[in-house]
Amino acid sequence: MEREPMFQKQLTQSDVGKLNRLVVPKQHAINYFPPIDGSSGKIRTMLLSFEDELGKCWRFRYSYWSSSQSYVLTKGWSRFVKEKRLGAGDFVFFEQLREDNDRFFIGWRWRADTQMQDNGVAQPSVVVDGTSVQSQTPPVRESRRLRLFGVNLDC
Amino acid sequence: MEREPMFQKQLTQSDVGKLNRLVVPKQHAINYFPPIDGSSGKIRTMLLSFEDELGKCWRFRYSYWSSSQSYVLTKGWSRFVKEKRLGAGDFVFFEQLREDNDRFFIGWRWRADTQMQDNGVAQPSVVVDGTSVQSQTPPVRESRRLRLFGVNLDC
DNA sequence: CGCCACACCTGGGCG
DNA sequence: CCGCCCAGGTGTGGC
Repeated sequence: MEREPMFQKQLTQSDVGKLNRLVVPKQHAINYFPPIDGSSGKIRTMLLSFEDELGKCWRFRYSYWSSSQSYVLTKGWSRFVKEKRLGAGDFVFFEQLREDNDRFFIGWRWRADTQMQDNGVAQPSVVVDGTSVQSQTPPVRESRRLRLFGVNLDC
Repeated sequence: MEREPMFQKQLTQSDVGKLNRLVVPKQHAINYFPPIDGSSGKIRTMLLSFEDELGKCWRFRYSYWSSSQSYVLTKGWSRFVKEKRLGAGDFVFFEQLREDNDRFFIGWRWRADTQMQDNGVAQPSVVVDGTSVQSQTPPVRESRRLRLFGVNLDC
């Protein structure tokens, strides 16, 4: 049951904004995710399942966009961003079981300069956004420094 | 092989800016372009081909945007604007063959106050733009006062 | 009707 | 300098 890192990505503003999609760097997508392509395979989209640190199962639509020749996670991604309260500069990690490369896990961490508030809720010290943004208090959520991957038989 | 004018439009800043689209005045679109609509027809978008003064073929995506109830040329339009170095206030002309109304031509001219520079490159006397714009020397390009429509069998 | 999912599109930047 | 990524957009449709 040993996990093997696949890749990580530092999230851009677009990855966490209204576009509701994560751009998966091309080589990582090709190397680690099931093959979808416009040239060889017929399948341009599929559903991928990932277990998070709580054992919760996240299903993301994984697509190849031929117009921009890019690989993206779309449906379900925005809910993950919202629940984990991820912002630009934060990181997501993708791992798989060494002996079963069809079982995926997803992890994350806030970027280094994220500060804790008195109420134990993380508050980014700098809000990265193109437009003017009021510093808003995020909704209360459990904050744990250790995020362990769990097990979810439904995933 | 006689050409028949369809309509012309003086370009707005939005027509030549980052929106990458030309708004086609509704009555002109209905009168001259193939029918696309949201109410009656099913087809909301199509590809239109136009030959320019050099015989070069330009393919534009022609769409009806129900949200704004407007007819627009989108994909490919920005490349035309850039190559012809069109700006706000310049004009584009749309023509068709009198005996073959499926064959379209596109022409253009700079607005009257466009000045020539020593190097023969046109330089608009006034740069119209919403944001601050430095007066930049445009790339060298052939400047011809007469723009004749050509023929392109691939169009 | 508002939000979001989806399939497009383009320019900038970098190797 | 050119081709490829990909960050950042768009309108449309579904719910």
